[in-house]
Order: sequence, then C-alpha cells, then structure tokens
Amino acid sequence: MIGSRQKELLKEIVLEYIKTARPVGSKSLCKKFKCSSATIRNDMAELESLGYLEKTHISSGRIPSEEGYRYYVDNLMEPKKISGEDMLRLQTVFNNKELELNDAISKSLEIISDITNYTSVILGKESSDNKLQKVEVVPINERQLIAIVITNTGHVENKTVMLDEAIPTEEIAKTTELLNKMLIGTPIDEVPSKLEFDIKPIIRNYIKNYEVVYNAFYNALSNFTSERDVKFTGKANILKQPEFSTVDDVKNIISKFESKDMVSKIEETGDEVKVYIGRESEIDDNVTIVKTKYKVAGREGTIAIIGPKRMEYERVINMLEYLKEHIENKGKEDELEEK
Amino acid sequence: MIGSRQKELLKEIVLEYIKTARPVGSKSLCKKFKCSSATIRNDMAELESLGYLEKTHISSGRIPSEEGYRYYVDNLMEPKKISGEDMLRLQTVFNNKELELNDAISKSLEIISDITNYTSVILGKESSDNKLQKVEVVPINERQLIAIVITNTGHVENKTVMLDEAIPTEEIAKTTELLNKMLIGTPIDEVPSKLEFDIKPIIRNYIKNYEVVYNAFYNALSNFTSERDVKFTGKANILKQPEFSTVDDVKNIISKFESKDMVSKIEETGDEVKVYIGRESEIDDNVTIVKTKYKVAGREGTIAIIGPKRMEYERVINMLEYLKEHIENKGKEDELEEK
DNA sequence: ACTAGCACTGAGAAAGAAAGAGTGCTAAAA
DNA sequence: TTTTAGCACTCTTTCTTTCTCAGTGCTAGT
Repeated sequence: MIGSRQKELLKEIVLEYIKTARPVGSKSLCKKFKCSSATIRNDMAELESLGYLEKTHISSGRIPSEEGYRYYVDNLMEPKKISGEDMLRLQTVFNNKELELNDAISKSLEIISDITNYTSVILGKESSDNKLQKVEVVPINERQLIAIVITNTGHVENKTVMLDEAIPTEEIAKTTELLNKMLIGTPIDEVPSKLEFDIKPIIRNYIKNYEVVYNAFYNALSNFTSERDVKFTGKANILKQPEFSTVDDVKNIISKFESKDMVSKIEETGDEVKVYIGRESEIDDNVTIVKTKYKVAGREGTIAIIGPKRMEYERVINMLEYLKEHIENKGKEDELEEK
Repeated sequence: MIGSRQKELLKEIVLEYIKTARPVGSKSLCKKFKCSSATIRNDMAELESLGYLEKTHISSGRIPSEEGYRYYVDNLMEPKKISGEDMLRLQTVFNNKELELNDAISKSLEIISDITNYTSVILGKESSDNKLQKVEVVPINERQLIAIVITNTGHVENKTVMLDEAIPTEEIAKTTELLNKMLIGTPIDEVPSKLEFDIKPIIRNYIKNYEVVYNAFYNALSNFTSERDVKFTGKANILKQPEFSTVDDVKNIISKFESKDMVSKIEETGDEVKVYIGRESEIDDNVTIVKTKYKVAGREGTIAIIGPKRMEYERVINMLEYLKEHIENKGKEDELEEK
C-alpha cells in the first residue's frame, strides 16, 4: 500500500514536474518534507516499484508515470475550485450577453488555449432530438432544386437536389406539401425511416414517376443528421511545450493532429469532465486530453483540451467544468429569453 | 549580362538543387558541360555576383538565390506541358461526372498535395455578381426569425435574426414580400446599398416600428457577401521537406500556417497562375506559393500550392494551369447540363 | 578563353574529457 | 524500525580537439 507521506511525495513530484518539466531529484524535496534526501530516495524507490514514478535514465531524478498522473488526478488533486484569475477571464465571455452561444463557446476555448498554451477543440452538431419545423423547396432550374430544412431550434440546412429527369412543378409542390404535413415535429434522426415507411407508400400512389422524386428527397433529407462542426484553436500552441523539442516529436504530433481520424478520437460521450492520459487518449502517448460533452437546447457536442501529459490538470479540469456549467446555463437563459 | 552557357548553368543548378536539396558543386557539372570544374567555377562566380546564386558558407557549393529561382521561372523553364503521369492522376477526378465541382476541386488538390508533398489550399466564395433569387423568412418564435437567402446559382445562406422587440407577423410578412419584390435579380454585393436607399424609404412609411425590422434585415442580408470557405490539405506535408529540419524551423512554419492572417495572404486576384518566391510570398521567407484565381458560374476563389522555395516549379505550375482550365471547363459543362 | 594545380576554408562527424546531478547501498545513529 | 550520512557509481550534457572532405579562389600555364 501507499503511505501517507508517499502520497504527499507523489503529489509534490507531479506538481513540481508539471511546473518545471525536469526530473525531480530527492534533494530538492528535503526542506518541504523536513527530512534527508536519503529518506526521500527510499520513498521514491517504493513509489517507483509501485509503478507511479519513472526514471529517464538510471541516475536521473523521477518523473511521474502515466499511472502516477492517474493516481494524482483520481486521488490527490485538491477539491475542485477554479482560480479567481481564470474565472475572471472566462466571465468576460459569459457576461457579454450580446454573444451567441456558439461564439461564446469558441471564445472561451480561445481564452483557455491562450492562457494555458494547450490546444482546444470544439465538436458541435445539432442535437439529434431536434424536430423538423419546415421543409422548403426552391427550384433553381428544371433539373435542380434546393431542399431547405429548418428545425425547431432555428438550425437551417440545405442541399441541392439533382433530378435525373425533369419533374413538373406541381408534383414537386405536392410532394413538398406532403412532406410538411407529415414531417413537421419529427425528430430529425427519425426522418429517414418516416420517409421510407410513411411517405413512400403515399407518394407512389399519386405521382407517376415517384421513384425519381422520392430518391431525390430521400438523399436530401437523410444526410442532415450527421453534419458536424469542428473547430481547433491553438494547434501550434502545444508545440511550445518543452516535451516537443525534437523535430521528430513535432512532426509526429502535427501529423497526428492533421490525420483524418483525429476528430473521431475526440468525441466524448460521458457527461462528466474526463481525463485521458497518454495512451488512454488514443491520440498519442505523449498527450493528455481532457474533455466533456455539453448539451443545450438544439445543440450538443464535445469540448476538449489537448496538452502534454505534464498538464496542469487541476486548472484545466476546473476550467472545463466551469465552462460546461456556464454553457449549459447560458443555453437555458437564451431559451427563456426567447419565450 | 548573362551569357548563354551561364543560363544553361543556372538552370542546371536550380534543377539539381530542387532534386537533391544539397548545394551544387562545380565538379558535378563537368560532364554535362564538357569542361573543367574551373570553368564552371568562373561562371558560378559570375552568376553569384549577379545575385542569382548563393553559398551557404565560404567553401560550399552553390544554391539558387531568390533571384535565381525567379530568373529560372521567368526565363528558363521549359515550355508548359504537364507530365503524362500527373495528368493521368488528375484526369481520374475530372472523368468522374458524378462529382460536384467543389468536390472535384478538393479532390484534385488532395492529389497534388499527395504526389508532391506540398500543402494545398482552396479559398472559395460565392461570386459577388450572383443574383439574389429569393428571400425566405421563417419565424422560430416571437423574437427570433431566420432569414434565408437563395441565389440564382443555388447557393443558400441563412442567418438568425434576433428582434429587440416582438413584431407582428403580418409586418414581417409584408416586409418579406417587399424584399422579394424589390431585390430579386439584384447582385448580392449590391443588396446592402439597395436596402439602404430603395427599401428603407418605403418601409418607413408603412411599418410603425420600422427601425427594428429594418436593422434586423439589414444585418441579416448584408453579411452574405463575405462568407468564405477555406480548405487546407496536407499542412503536415511541407514538414517532410528537408528544409524544415530543425525544431525552430518547423515550429515557425506551423505557427505561420495557423496564424489568423494566413488566409488573407493566400488570396490571389490575378487570372494567371502566379509564383511568389520566398519573401514575395509574404508568408515566410522559406516558402514559395503558386496560385491562381478561378471563376465559374456562381463561385470564385483561389487555389494555391505552398512548398519550399526549392519547389518543383514546372510541375506545380503545369498542374495548376491544367487544374484551373479543367475547373472552368467543368463549370461550363455543368451549367449546360442544367439548361 | 579554358584548365591544372594548390593552398585554404568551413561543416560535420567522431572521440575524449570534465562537470554535475542524482542514484543505490551500506553502515551508523535515533 | 526508521532515518541519515557517506561514498562509489552512472548517465547526461557540454566543451574541446581532431580529422576528413567537399568545394572554393586564385595563379600560372596551355
């Protein structure tokens, strides 16, 4: 088991390493623990054998292992509270009532990125339980029309529909009317199945070339569910961290950031602020990602901070928690105001 | 002035340096020019004094200076023709008739990025001479409505309008009707002034709270002109180039790429394919950017390739020219097909 | 106008030396 | 049983030194 001085020691080492990015030696901790370096060394050896500390080489000071950070985050961190200064910075955003929610989120993450020198990411998409409010169809020419879908939360998506053959305008109008009649109020992720099972049988009865029309609309309407915004801020920031000091490290992390499946690795499903350290991140063994889902009326997504494993965990977690809470509050306020 | 063997020599040095990324020595050119290294050295010294060549240190081989590249591009490059292999790669895209124009452009630039290991960029925006085809207004609730603008080319933009105070629906409807009546066919960049000078005087006469309504619509409709898509492909590619071999070089170029004013430096106004070498690029002294404007029905923008100064000029320029031509052709074909 | 020859230069790689930080272990002190 | 002092040892880092090599400029000769 891990003794109480050892806990204190692990915590101190994590904190020190986060601050300085250099292996922590036994001597430097003497004053703090009011004992000799030899004693510290004994405890360090113990912590190492438990897997919480590592050495960079045989006679170096210690650095926290992934398990060490994990233990710190799970058991040693101070009770959650955001620092006054950080809060102040973020408040400027939420005090500004003019700002739309999305802009407020972007702005906040820019601030975090800026003051921490980590990289931040926002994934956003329309909530899948939003309801369809209206379908508009605007013809551009004989073979091309635009389908516009509006949800109850004011989200608009449009898609150009190419028709394989010309369709009389009145058939388009009829179909549009039908779609509106039958689809208003339908959650957008149920639209495709409703098209298939409710609309198709009707449409086939009274439009002669129904397949062309049906397919066009099916394609247009069934893609809306998956639209997704992605915004990175401060991709270059992470390079300021001393862990990325060789060309290869830098190139490596940059390619990871640019790779196609980066986004899919960021999405978070849990409601809590979660921390994924090193290999847990699945992005790169040298980074930590802190992230959480947010959900407000009409929109949901993930906000995330990516930094080195040697991250200011407490600070980042607290800021993200603060942020999540305020996003969701602001979401509610905005909704009230609209009513 | 520069003699004809010297031209040949400069060309050879540029080509060799592009291939190998190492300073070119006099000996290596003996066979090619059927003369001794001393002769080459004399010519090299001459070319250096004219500013076309540089040394990395006092006894190194020569590398082309910015002026050297410039001279090569302007005077020494072979007559334009794209290589068969490159053409083949790009043809796969344009032969695929299914592909929408925008996707075809993206795809092409991905290919170029891929085979050259440079970074490619597409800027796109709706043409400013597109005409407004329809304005739709959909109320979401008492204080919020969505303005949707559709252009004759099928482009759709929408914007949420927040009303400072509730406005009766019939006033909204009246205004919408008026907008449609007066604005249809107006080029979108003339919309703001038409709003100000034609619509405002009318609206003030028959809507009592006209300022609220007017401002809301003015904000919604005057922003459409400036919307702009940006797509980078292969940002990490440029790092594969041997010129970016130190951490500082890499970090430097990455921050330049991420910086806010990067995009504004890419936009090109000229119709030709243009080459900006080193400091001419205004991005970074170590890169060259090759770019051109493209314009098709309804859309215009810039396509650009960014690479090291030691870029395969001929190849890139030819591909970009080929691309520009085919984009504009495809634009015309698509238009015909629609008719 | 070209070439051979030669002294010279700077980069880059390899090898060694010295300094410093920090460890583990042993034996003694508390 | 826990803590400490002391010491030998290890590894990194930094600084020199040395060598090699590619390539130059210049001079004198063809």
